[in-house]
Amino acid sequence: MTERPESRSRAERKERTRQRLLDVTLHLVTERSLASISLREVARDAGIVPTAFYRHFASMDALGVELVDESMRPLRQMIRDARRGRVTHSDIIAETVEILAKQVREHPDQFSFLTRERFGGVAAVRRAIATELRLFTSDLTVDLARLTAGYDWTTDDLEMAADLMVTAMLNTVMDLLETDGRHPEDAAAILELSERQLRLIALGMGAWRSKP
Amino acid sequence: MTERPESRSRAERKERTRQRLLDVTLHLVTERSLASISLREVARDAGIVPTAFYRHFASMDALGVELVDESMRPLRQMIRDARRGRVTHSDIIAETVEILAKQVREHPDQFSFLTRERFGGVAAVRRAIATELRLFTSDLTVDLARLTAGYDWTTDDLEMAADLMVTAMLNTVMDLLETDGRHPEDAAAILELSERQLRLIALGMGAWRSKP
DNA sequence: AATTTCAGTGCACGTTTGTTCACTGACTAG
DNA sequence: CTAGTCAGTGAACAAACGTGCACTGAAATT
Repeated sequence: MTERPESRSRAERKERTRQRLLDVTLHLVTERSLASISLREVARDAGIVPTAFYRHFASMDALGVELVDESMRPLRQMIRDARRGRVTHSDIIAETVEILAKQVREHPDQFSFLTRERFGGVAAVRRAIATELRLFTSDLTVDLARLTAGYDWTTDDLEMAADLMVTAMLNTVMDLLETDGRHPEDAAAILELSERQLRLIALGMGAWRSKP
Repeated sequence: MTERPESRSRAERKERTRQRLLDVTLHLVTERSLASISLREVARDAGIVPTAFYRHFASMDALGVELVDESMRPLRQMIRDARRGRVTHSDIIAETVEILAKQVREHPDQFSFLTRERFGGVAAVRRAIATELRLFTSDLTVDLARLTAGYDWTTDDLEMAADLMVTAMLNTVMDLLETDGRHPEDAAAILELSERQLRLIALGMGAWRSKP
């Protein structure tokens, strides 16, 4: 067992290249859709020969599916952050939007990939994102159930509300990404809009009564 | 002026080919994103040689921008239908969702194009859709203003609510399109979900008070 | 020390791509 | 009747594409 800080084991070097392929693709997807990115282009940017690509993925589509997991991590982290933050309670919404903004600022490529490919060209990727997003919505549903304890909401109605919130927030994400970070005042306006929309939904929930 | 029922004038024949190019592209976009559709493919399906494409559009991107107008027509028609329909008033929401479902059923390709390319790869197309959608939202804002007369909502707040509704409805459209029309019972469930979400927003609006 | 494994190389192939250019011939205008 | 317009043609091109195959050489296994 050689514990050398430089150049490591073979398995590790492979993993490194694999990660480079994912990173490079994620970066390219920022400006063009996955379907229009070629295998050769990705290989070139990752510094390997085109045929070596196949040592890691069977096709670009397969890489895309892997990329979904990769990109969902910040979203999952987000919900964990939102829970961990001791409940300021009176302003969960402001806090949530803040966390969202932070995550988008820190992981623009991941969010760009998710929002762009959600309805994008590659069916397999689209389906993978839909599945992950469903899991995310169902996590949010659990949180909403905690907040509405005592108001006897049905799970179905909670899911409906959670879905609407996720939709609204993903829309916010796309709007944020389109400002390029070049106009920080625009970003502030978008976040303010998002906050009001979530607040509107919350108000609606206060007035809602689930059918028994 | 020869008024022949067959084969018409030159200008008309050109217009016909142009329309065929648009139609063919719209159909191809149903299964793959615009960025991955080639000029040659479109020309082939339209029954002309690749070079003749340039008699109508400077590039595929330019065609895409034109396609936005084409595809917004059903959406505009929708809002007109919603207005024309004498106000059943008590159930505007149910009526709206019904009209939406009808338009999606009748013009799946147009809606597919809009939702897919909204965040898709071609920047020019993305911007064109954003502009048209902003106009659509602003039309809806006017309608909301009429419905909330007396509740002194600010225009800004009305726009916020309209934006949320449009977002929710576009999400519904995408969900509808993903069922392929193969599972009509799924479509019904999606529409029911959409209706509940809009109702939730409406409830929120009832409880909302704009800051002066 | 000898052998196996396998990430990455290099070449080759057949396709498909966008775009150029000179052309043709049916329609239009004078 | 004549001349001009211009939508569509067809050949040609350089470039990029996905993928197959035999290979190399350092690391891992024996």
